[in-house]
Amino acid sequence: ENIDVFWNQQLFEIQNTPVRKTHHEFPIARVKRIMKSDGKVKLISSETPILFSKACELFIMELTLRSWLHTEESKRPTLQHCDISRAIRNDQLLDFLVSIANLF
Amino acid sequence: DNNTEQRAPQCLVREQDRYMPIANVIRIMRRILPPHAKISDDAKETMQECVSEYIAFITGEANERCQREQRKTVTAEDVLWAMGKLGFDNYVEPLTIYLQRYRESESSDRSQFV
Amino acid sequence: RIMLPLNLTTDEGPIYVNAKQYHGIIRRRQSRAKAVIENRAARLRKPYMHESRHRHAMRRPRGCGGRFLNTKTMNNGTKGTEGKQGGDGQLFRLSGSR
DNA sequence: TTCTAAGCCAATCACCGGTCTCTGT
DNA sequence: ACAGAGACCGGTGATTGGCTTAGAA
Repeated sequence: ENIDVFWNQQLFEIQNTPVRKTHHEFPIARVKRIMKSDGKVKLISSETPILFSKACELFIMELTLRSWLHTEESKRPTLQHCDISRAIRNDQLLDFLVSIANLF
Repeated sequence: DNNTEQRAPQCLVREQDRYMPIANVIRIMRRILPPHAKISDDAKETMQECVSEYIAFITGEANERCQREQRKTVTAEDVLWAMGKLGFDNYVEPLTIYLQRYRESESSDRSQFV
Repeated sequence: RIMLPLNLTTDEGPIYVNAKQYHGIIRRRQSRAKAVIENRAARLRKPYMHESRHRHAMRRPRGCGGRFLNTKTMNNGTKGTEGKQGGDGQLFRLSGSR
């Protein structure tokens, strides 16, 4: 399946990309603020938001890819909200998003 | 300058505190989409909200493990453990490698400073 | 699959979710409900976040296609007699770049 | 077919990361 | 002794809208 080759590709990229200079796609400070929005969270290790930043890259790419499959199925060139909703309903892994992406 | 930002008193929590920057989100989305692909504005906002929920969801599970073990600091291992428990099995191995490589590069940087 | 407790805020019927995520979903739902009650969380998005950046964008020079243009490459004619031609390299829309 | 909306451009300035001190474990 | 929170500061990339027309409807 497309998703399987995606994960093999990402694993390969992570293993082979030199991590010379620490460049992150997302601001670490904001990842930490979103984590802190849960009032029960007290202290956060410094490398935790860095790990989350990379995890967000993977998550966005996976959800975008799953959504794009439905975009193609509808023969559209524009990925829209309903494609993401279908992707969420399509896999149990994304059940935690049912509350926020309300559409059917 | 700071006063000019107080226009809409509807919400006390600002969008820039609840969501990741939308330009970064769009850049990552385009990374895996074909070059000719388009993205609607509400799809961009929806992806933005999904990422925030992804962080909060996993953080909550990781934090509960910390509370059970009487610890106050949420560590990278807590996050990886939470991902596995919540079913994000595909994320664990790549992110473990990533964390390992990150720690190696950081320790090498510190040993360089002598 | 486990059925979520019926939510009164949504008219949706029973929702079944992944057993691994069930408890976390419940916790998050409570946390979000509490945040909504405390912070009066925004239901609608603002058209823009920063007034200063909005004014900056409104005040910037634009090409005839509505795009922001490079101010360094733009300044050729010192007088305002003809601002359209000459320095403006974005007079027409290029095909295929919507 | 009608007509909504997504891409395109780059300059400011709010925010991010680095550094410091301070506090708790 | 160690590790993270919070305050401060300087550099910088995310934010931002009008027009065209692709494409959703």
